[in-house]
Amino acid sequence: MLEGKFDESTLLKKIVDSVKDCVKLCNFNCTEHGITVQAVDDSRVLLVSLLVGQTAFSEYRCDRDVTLGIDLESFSKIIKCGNNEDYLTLLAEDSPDSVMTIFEDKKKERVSEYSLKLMNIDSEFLKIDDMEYDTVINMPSSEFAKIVRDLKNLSESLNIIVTKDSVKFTSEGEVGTGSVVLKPYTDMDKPEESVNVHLDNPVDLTFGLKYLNDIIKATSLSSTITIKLADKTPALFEYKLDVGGYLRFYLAPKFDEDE
Amino acid sequence: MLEGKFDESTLLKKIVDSVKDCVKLCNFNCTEHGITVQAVDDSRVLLVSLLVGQTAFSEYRCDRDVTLGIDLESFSKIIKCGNNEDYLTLLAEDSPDSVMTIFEDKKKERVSEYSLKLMNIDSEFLKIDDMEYDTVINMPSSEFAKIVRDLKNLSESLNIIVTKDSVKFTSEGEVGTGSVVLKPYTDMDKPEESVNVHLDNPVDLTFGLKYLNDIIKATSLSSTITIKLADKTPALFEYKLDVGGYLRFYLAPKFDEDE
DNA sequence: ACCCTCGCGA
DNA sequence: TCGCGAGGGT
Repeated sequence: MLEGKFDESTLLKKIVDSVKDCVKLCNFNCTEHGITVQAVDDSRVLLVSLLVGQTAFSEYRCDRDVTLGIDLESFSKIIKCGNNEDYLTLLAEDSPDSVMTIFEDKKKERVSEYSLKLMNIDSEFLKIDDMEYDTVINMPSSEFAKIVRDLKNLSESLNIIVTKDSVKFTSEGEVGTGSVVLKPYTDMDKPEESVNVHLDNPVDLTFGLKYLNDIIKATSLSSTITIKLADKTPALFEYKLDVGGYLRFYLAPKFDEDE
Repeated sequence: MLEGKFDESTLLKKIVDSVKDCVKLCNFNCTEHGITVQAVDDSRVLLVSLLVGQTAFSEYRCDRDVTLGIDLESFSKIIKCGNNEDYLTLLAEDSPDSVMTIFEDKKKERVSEYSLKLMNIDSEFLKIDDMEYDTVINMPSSEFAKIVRDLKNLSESLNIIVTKDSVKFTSEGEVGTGSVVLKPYTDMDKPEESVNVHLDNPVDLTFGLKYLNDIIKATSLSSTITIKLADKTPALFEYKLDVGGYLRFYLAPKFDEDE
C-alpha cells in the first residue's frame, strides 16, 4: 500500500504542470524512499528525471514498490480540483489499477476524492551515470527563463558559451540577433539572485530552443537552476525541490552545425 | 555614428507601444537634436509625429544625420527583452544596415544586445505648419482615454462641442446615446488633474472613434493631453514627454455628416 | 488582440 | 486577505 500526503497540493501541481507539456504518459515509481519518474518527451529528445523524496511528504508510507502508469493530462486536471492549501494524499493498493487523490480542507470538514485509472506504460528505466562536467552554472531560474523566452523569438537555437568570467547566450536569426552576457555575481542579501560559474573547461554548445522552452516550465519549482555542461554530452538542467528531491532535464547539444 | 542612452528602458517601450498598433513601419530620423518620426497610420488617416529630444537621453551623440527604417513590431519585441530599469542604448553606424539595442542591468553584471535589421521605407517628410486653433483643451490624459473607451461602445463617431464654459463629448448610436460634459476646473494641489480650456471660437467637430482609440494608446506617456481644435482643420492631440519631446497625432474631423 | 496567471501593494 | 497591474501564453 502506498500512502503519500502533501501538506499543500501546490507542490504536486507545480511538478505535474512542469512536465505535462512535454511528456503525456509516465510511470511513477514509488519506493520507500519516495517517488521517481523517468520519461522522455514525445520527440524522444529530452529526458526528464524526477525525484520527490519522502521528506517532501508530511506523511509517507510505501510497503512495497509499486509503479503507477499515469496520464499526466488527466492527473493534472484532477490535481487542480483541490484548493492550493488543501492537504493532498495519494493512495494506491499494492497491485493497483487506479490511484486515488484525496483533498482535505485544513479547516473545514470538506474532503474530495478522485480516482484515476492507471495505464500500462512501457519504459525502460535508464540508469543515468553521474557525469563529470566541464562547467556548472548556478543562476536564478527566472532569469534563465527570461533569456530562453526572449531569444526564442529570434531563432530555433540557443548557443551557450562559457568562459572563465562570463556566460554568453546567443541566438541568431533572420530579423536580427540577440545575446545576453552574464558575469558571475554574488548577491549577499539574496543568494538566490547570484550567478555562480564553476568552470573546469570552457564550453561552446548549442541547444534547441524548443526543448529549453519545455524545460523552463519548471521555473516555479525552484528559485535557482543548475546547468551542467560538457562537450558532446547531454547537458543537465536541474531544479532542486526545497523539500527534498529534484526535477532534472537532460538535453543533448546540437552537433551538426559548423564543425 | 548614433549613440543614444536612456536611463530606463520603459520610456522607449512606452513610445513604441503607443505607436505600433497604428503604424507598422517607420523611419527614425536621428539628428544632433534627437530623434523624430513622422508616419501615417495604415489607413492614411492619422498622422503621427514624434520627437524625442536629446534631453530625453542620459547620453546622446549623433555625428551625422541618419535614418533608421524600423519594423515596429520586431522592435517592440526586442525592447521587451530588457528589464524596465535597465539602461537602454541605441547604436547605429553612419550608414547602418542594422540598429543595435543594448540593455545593461544597473546592479548586476548583465548585458544583452539585440541587433535589428533595418528596412528601406519611403516616406515623404511632411512639414507641418504651426496653426492657429479656435480652441485648446488641456486635460488629464487618463480622463480623455476613459471618455473615448466609454463612448466607443455606442457609435463610431465622437462629437466634441466646446463653448466658453464647457466641453461636451457625445456619441450617438443605435442602442443609445452617451455624453460627457466637462467644466473647466483648476486643481491647485494636483495641476495635472485640471481641465483647462482656452477658447477663441466655439467649435463643434466630429471624429472617428477608431482613430481616437489608437491615439489613447499613448496615455501612459503623459499625465495630460492637449487637444487643439479648429473648424475644418486636422485636430492636434499632443502628449508631452516630461523629459523633452512629444508624441502628436493629427486627425481630420469628419465633414460630410449632418451639414 | 484578448484572456489568464502570477506578483506586489494596500 | 483582496484588488490591481504587469507579464506571458493561446
